[in-house]
Amino acid sequence: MSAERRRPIAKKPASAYHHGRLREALIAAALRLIGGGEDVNLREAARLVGVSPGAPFRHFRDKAALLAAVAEETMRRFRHEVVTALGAAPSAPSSQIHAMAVAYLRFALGEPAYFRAFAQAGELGFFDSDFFKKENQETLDALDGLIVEGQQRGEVAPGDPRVVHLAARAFVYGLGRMYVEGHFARLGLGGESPLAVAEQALAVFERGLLRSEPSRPPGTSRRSAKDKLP
Amino acid sequence: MSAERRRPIAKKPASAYHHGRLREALIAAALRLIGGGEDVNLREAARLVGVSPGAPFRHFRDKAALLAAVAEETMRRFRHEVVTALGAAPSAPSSQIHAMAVAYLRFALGEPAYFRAFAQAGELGFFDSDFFKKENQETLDALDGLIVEGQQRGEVAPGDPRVVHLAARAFVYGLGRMYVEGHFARLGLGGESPLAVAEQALAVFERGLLRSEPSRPPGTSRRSAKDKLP
DNA sequence: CGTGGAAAGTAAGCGGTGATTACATTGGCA
DNA sequence: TGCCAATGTAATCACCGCTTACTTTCCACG
Repeated sequence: MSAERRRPIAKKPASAYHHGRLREALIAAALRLIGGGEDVNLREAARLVGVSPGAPFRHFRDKAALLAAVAEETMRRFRHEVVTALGAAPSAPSSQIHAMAVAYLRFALGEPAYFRAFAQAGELGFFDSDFFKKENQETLDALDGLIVEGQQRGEVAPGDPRVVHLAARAFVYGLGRMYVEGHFARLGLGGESPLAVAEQALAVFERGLLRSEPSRPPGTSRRSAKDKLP
Repeated sequence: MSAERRRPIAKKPASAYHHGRLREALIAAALRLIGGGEDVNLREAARLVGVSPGAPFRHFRDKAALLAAVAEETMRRFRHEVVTALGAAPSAPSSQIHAMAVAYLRFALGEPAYFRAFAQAGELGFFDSDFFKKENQETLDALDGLIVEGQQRGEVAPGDPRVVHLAARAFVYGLGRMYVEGHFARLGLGGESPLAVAEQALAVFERGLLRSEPSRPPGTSRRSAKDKLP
């Protein structure tokens, strides 16, 4: 039996019976549902695609698998945005970290459906899946490297790099979640551009995280300013 | 007969038929379920209390109402901890804000069940309920006041107080969520005391948020031009 | 060709869950 | 004492995740 049936990816429904690209259609439908604020509903997704309630199980072992697939797609988009942003930013660690944070916020606030999908799949075991580890490890490793290099240059707050890493991710993650949960509006910040607000908040955080100007006079910094910078 | 048989909070089951304090028992059961990591299950909660599946609906209109009640209880505990911490801390705005953040983190990391309940109820409309607004407004107002006063004293980062408020809450919220979602362990920080790690991360954030030494000369902040807001 | 086998979808149904409704039991109070 | 409101039960519905058995379609291979 041929394990590799190698069926060309049909662009349209292959027939009235066989959908032809049900898997992708289900992912898209799930994403629409997530974007609508509701939690994903397998039967409803099937309904949106015009297929029977049992059909999704031909492509996904269970609901979690569909959510994981959505999260994979989300992850790919996220990584693409991060990589693009890093390539366009100056190479100094502080600039790279800033660009990474902005890319994260742009992603979370610009496409809440994706961010929600991300968070939602994370509440299941997705973060422990092989795909996630492989796909995300490079980004996280890059952040780790930037933190360490930034610390050596005096651009980044000192301390355990893992803790600095944790602090940075907690901040952008919390900001994204607060946005999708409606806290921006609750704080009276609904009228303004969410991304602009988030970047201002990021600036508040960065004033401690990033120290790109070593011209600060000695004695004004609580911690030993070994600031030697270009 | 029992003078305390009147409808308020009975200390024991009033009879085999009437539970007597079913409402409180259901809240406790829901909290236990949340603490166990699972999401709340009305029938299971009823089962734990030893009552029929329909009984909870005598006390809660729907599942969301039970979660809201759990969140109310959580909120009361949270406020108590915050108030206590504020009373024990120095009166300087930076110290008060720090104490508030530590109390938040102690609450989120010390009793994950409560924090999860809080976040879970927040994903429904609980944050827009009258109780929440009334109960939480004072805490939020206190934080706003501390931020403004701290800014006047030069202890707190400048900028729109609402944005500073947002940044502070996003940080501790993100940290709490990352903890209950297992990211501490994923970052290799599982072995250490979570609260100690969180406080170190908080220090990273505070180095920008809190400026106990306002003697920094003008012009050293690379974003000084953007700090103009109402 | 044309045919067999696998992929992909359908139909039917199970168990669990939130929610509603009608009924039963209890205890306080006029 | 007898009424009545509060409280709990029983039965039931609709929906959802998931499984199983069956049907339809497509494709590789002789």
